[in-house]
Amino acid sequence: MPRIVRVAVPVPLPRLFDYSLDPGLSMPATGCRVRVPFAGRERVGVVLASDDHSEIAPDQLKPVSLILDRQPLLTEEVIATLEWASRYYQHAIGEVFEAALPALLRSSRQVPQAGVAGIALTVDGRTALADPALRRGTRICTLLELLGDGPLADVDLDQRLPGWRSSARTLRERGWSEECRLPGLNVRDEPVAAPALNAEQQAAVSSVAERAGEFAPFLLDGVTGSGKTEVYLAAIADVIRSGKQALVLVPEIALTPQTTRRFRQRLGFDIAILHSGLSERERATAWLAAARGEARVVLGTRSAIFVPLPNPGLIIVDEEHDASYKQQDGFRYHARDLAVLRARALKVPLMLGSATPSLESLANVEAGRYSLLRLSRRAGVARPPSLQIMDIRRKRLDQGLAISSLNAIAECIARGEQVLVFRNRRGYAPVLFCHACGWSAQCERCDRPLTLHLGAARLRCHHCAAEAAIPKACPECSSPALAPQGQGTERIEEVLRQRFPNVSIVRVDRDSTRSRAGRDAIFEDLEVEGPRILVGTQMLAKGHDLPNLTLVVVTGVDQGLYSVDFRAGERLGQLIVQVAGRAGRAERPGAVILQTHHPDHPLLLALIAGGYPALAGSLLAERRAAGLPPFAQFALLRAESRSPSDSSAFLQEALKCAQPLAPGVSIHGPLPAPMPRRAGFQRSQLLIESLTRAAVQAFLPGWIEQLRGLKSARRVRWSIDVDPVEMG
DNA sequence: AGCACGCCGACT
DNA sequence: GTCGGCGTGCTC
Repeated sequence: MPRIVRVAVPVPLPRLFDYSLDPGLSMPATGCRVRVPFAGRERVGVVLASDDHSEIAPDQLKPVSLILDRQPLLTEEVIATLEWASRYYQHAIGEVFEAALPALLRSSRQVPQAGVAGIALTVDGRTALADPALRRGTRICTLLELLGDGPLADVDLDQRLPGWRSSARTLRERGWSEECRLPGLNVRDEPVAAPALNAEQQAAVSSVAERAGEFAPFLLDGVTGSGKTEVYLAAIADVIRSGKQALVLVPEIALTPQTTRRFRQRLGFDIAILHSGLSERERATAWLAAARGEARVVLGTRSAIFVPLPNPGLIIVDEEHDASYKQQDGFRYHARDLAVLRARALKVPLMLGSATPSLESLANVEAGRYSLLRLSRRAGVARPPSLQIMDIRRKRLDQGLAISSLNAIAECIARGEQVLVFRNRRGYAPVLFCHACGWSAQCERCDRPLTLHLGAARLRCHHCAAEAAIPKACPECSSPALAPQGQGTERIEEVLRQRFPNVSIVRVDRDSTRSRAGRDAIFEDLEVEGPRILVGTQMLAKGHDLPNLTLVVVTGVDQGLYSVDFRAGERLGQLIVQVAGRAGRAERPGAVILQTHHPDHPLLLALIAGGYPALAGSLLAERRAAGLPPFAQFALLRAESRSPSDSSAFLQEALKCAQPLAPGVSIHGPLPAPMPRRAGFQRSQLLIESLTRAAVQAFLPGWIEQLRGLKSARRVRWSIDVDPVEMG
């Protein structure tokens, strides 16, 4: 009887591949990895099924080269989630499984051992420790005493007793200690007691605890500074006490050493951290610790949503509105949406937390699908910052800063407090312009202005890797009258240094934090509480506690007010509220100044009058009236090619294939992408729109199958984006 | 996506 | 004569 396994092989093809199993090999279970020959080379795939016969002719079948796991690496539930995601996001099954595994486990290298390396006392060691003749106070004795309380991880000893390794060698030679593996995953930080929760926080924690063991989605809507993290920590502590695991997702930029330290201090030892800064081995170790059930808490970014949880208790998605949960290339999944799916399958509560919830989640609350938990009070005595529109029409500006803003900054500094000047654009100036002929420096491959970076003395494209020297004279007319137009953070920093020569000024953007040393220095510096001015981009919008910050000046508001992307308003509102949330976190009240040429814009008025809830309410009503998500389902067929005719020919053909249209589905386009040229590629797209998820889902598979067969598809790079977050 | 197989131009 | 261009088609 032939023995067949069906394998998800990491190739961009929408099917599984059958392999035979040589006699003598035992049948690998579903969820085990195997090494298989594929198109002339060896690949690592995951077994998804076994059978005693195959559609493929026996002489076409190749045998599995190697079975890599005795036990399944993935649980049934993760496998089902990935199969669902492959169908829903229309992405090749093998690549979906590849995305779910840490890089080390995508290769056939050996899986790291469980736990971490550590040392433990032997019986002889214990005897020696109890021996009154032991000389106290020596390094050897100190180590012996430390280990007397129980085995310790090497990484833990590195912290507690620097230089312990030579003493450890002596202990081992005397037979007093031995190497061991410990379930611990991290250095334990000095534990910190939990602060008392206020009534709202307590109510939120209890609501979640009451629903333990069942699917119960919650939206935790908590203003900045209201202590959402304390609610998470208390809810997680409950879960740990009941012996279960919690999965916590945070946006990329929020997973800082401060965040992980806080979790470790409060929750103790068994926390698996998963983020891009780790080495492959560290990631695989943390992933396996979670998958084996050793880790009680998994704290990670987007891809951590795929970690198997053998003993699940709770899933949390912090800053659930954050766009970084949507993968923007390849397998374009949304981690927040998959969190809902997994929580349902695992029968656990789900907490989606944000100070500025996505309109999708608010609509789910409105529809009664999610329960709302509200934290309306800031912790301690902190009060919400006051928002104030500064009309800068016909006002004198000093490099983009209104005189009255500068005065407000001066007053704030005089009081010994801190100021944040927010500008969502790094570099010195977004345009370099010739006053004589009107020329400006453009990226040849993106048709966008190059940003002037004075510090690096380069012109840089923020959309591709292009860089150029700064010309001394205009390349068109040779005039030397080249002038920077507009302000980036670098330029605002310069203006502020001239105006406030004696004040400490720190700039925080991707440029100033590029090197690890620079980043660490800056973030450490942020903790200093003396008077100072911070200049920065989005990077400053979340995370860091800045207790002495009392004034935020937001410049560049207008760019977000009139945009082609229907989500721009939602995003701008979230950004303003998040930045404003940095101000006045301690006992001093905060003020926020919004510089704008459109003081009567409805978005700003709604924000001033009723804060984010009012804005979100009116945006949601607009979306409903206009039939936009979350009240409609979108998908994009994106295409890019070197020549503009190739992508439009493909999209035209794709449009033809879709006729006659399935009921309930409509298609618009081909439309140029919001950025029609990027890195030398022409980009355009079709927008697929439907009132129901079911209608798009029924339409897409057959259509995509046809697209694969199109001749014109060969000449373009194309992809499908289901539930797109960026319309470009 | 890779990789092989295949059918036409400038080279030792 | 052949090395190699990348169009076309397949991958269990």
